[in-house]
Amino acid sequence: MPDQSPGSRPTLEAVAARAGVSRATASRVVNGGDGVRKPLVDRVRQAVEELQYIPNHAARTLVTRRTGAVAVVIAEPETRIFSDPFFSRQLRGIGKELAEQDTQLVLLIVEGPGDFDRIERYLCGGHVDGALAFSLHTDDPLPGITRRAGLPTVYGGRPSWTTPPGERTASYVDADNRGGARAAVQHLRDQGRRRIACICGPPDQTSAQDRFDGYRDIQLDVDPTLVAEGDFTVESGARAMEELLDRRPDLDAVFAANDLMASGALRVLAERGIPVPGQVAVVGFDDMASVAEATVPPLSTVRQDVEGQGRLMARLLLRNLDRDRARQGAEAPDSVITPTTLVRRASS
Amino acid sequence: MPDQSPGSRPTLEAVAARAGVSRATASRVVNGGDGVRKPLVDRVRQAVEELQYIPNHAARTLVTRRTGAVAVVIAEPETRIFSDPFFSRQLRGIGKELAEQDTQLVLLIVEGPGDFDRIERYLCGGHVDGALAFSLHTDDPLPGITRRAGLPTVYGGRPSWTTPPGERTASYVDADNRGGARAAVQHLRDQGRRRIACICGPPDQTSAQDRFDGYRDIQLDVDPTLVAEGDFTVESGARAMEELLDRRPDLDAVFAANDLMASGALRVLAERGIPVPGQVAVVGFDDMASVAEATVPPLSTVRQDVEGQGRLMARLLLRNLDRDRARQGAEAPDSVITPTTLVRRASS
DNA sequence: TTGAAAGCGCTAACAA
DNA sequence: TTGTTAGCGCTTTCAA
Repeated sequence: MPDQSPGSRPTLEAVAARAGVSRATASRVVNGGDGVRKPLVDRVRQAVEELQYIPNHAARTLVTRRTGAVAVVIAEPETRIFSDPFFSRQLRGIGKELAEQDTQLVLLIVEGPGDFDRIERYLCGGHVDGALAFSLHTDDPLPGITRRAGLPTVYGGRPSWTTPPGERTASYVDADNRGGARAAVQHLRDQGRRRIACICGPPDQTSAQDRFDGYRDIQLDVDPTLVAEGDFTVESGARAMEELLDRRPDLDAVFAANDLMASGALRVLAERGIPVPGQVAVVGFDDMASVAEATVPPLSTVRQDVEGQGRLMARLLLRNLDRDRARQGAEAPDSVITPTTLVRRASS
Repeated sequence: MPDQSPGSRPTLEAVAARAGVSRATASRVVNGGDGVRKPLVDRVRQAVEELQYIPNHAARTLVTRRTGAVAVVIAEPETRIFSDPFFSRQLRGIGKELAEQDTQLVLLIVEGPGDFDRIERYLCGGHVDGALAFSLHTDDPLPGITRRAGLPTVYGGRPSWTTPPGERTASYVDADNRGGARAAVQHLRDQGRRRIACICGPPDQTSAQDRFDGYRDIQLDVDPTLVAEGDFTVESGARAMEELLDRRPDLDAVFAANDLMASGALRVLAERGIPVPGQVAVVGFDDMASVAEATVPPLSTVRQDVEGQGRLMARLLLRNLDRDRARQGAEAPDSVITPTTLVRRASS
């Protein structure tokens, strides 16, 4: 197979010539072949094969106004997202789904506030047909950007901002954080635990809010001395555990809003010689394999299907795109909550 | 600021009209303004501002034959890459560098052998100017694909295939795996350890090869009973540790080719009640924070600057692109080896 | 069912 | 220094 030195790729013109048809017919065949007679279809197909023809993307986009690509915007400069595999798995789910739909994935990483200009330029430049985004804070400029760019957008995780009146609410995919937390705490109660502490995540993240709500659903009147706040890191979990033990040496269980904090908590419990689950039972959230299976003892936790969430985000977006294209009215964009399951290991 | 409903974006034509110049002049200003008199430049700039003009990417690509985007190909379907943060960090470095150079990042995830067709179509379709790729196996089809597509490529990690004669060797960025391993093992020797075991990675990965070579550089005649093989997972590290202890209960140190395997080893040592580092010292590789800092005791390890490697990959590629554009002869593409540092924690 | 022709929005010779 | 003009490769009316 000869190399195609760049710039010398065959064009549709060449295919048409070789097949002895017009460029228009060649184009029709390349795009499905509807309304072209069989023998011509075959001739064109063969020419495509022989010439190793591949359509030029830019030319096609220029006329169709479709790019066949969507942007994935990662707006979480904190290292958290890069030190847990959460992000990678979600991205992978997105990638799979998009690949199956022959759509490309353009990754935009926001490193700082100054980056939003670049992002906006890009998103408005007609590079992509839609956007997927994550973990937004209340005052995040991204929703405004995608709106101005006129790009359909699906969010990963329940957005924390409130939709401006008259605007369609954002569609999103999220795990059933509240239900998962409920299951975790209920499980602790079923073990007979009654002084169940909670190590919460940062209150500006909806996942942390929802998980705390789940805790409160079961632990009806929450004793504030049994609640401490972390920021989803191992260290913060350790600090929170220390606080809690100092305040309530009698606590008999801990629900941590993620596995990293749970592992920090386990470390402190071990340092203080408190048996787990003998004296204190611990449950985390996420089922981050590298953490939950590596702790001593292995961590009970709430599993969510992160990859599936990614797939759903992509699927939702592509469906919205199709709908827009078909010019059907802008129905309320829907969101999806994915189920969680409790995984019992030795820590509870 | 009014929404730009899609499809109604102002064109260069509109800018030119508003500024009272020709389209060519408007284009010149948009592309830097060289050779245009100041007053005209200002008028055009103002028109751009007022109209919120953003160049159409497809049109520009069609004529310049440059896309301003590079592909990042992840060809590691194994979950490993998604369960360690390595990949994310490298990607982040790449993202930063590309963003600074106003170049877009298109992520191509290879999920299975069937995906290569899609990848090849994409890479040949003129969507990107170059490619970055990782972790290739000897018979990986990717090098062939990028060659056929005529795309400059930079690899992350030393490629394991041999360059066909007459072809330029692949350029790559890799950590000093061998030197890092040497430092780790030397450090163990400096502690007076003499029966130093090695838990190697999978022999088909060059990083594993190089790290084992580093071990052998120090541990001159390797005793095969002190060597076990893992596959970079926690479980494999645990299994390897068990083998080693069964064979050589007298071993006094372990060098594991990555932190995950080291953490598996630590677990087994703990289970058997063997004090670390009292009886056996352990050193890992990678300094994967979520692992090395979370183990009991915290893990000594070899740190590499993963994000920096990502940056370098991008920089190397962009430099190659510029060089190609300037039509300077194809000099031998160069590669970069980044330094490693030993991080001492409590396990050694 | 097929082909001729008109652009999509932009850049880059070439002329003026 | 500026404008005119000819495409880049493709899709898509519109006629035939």
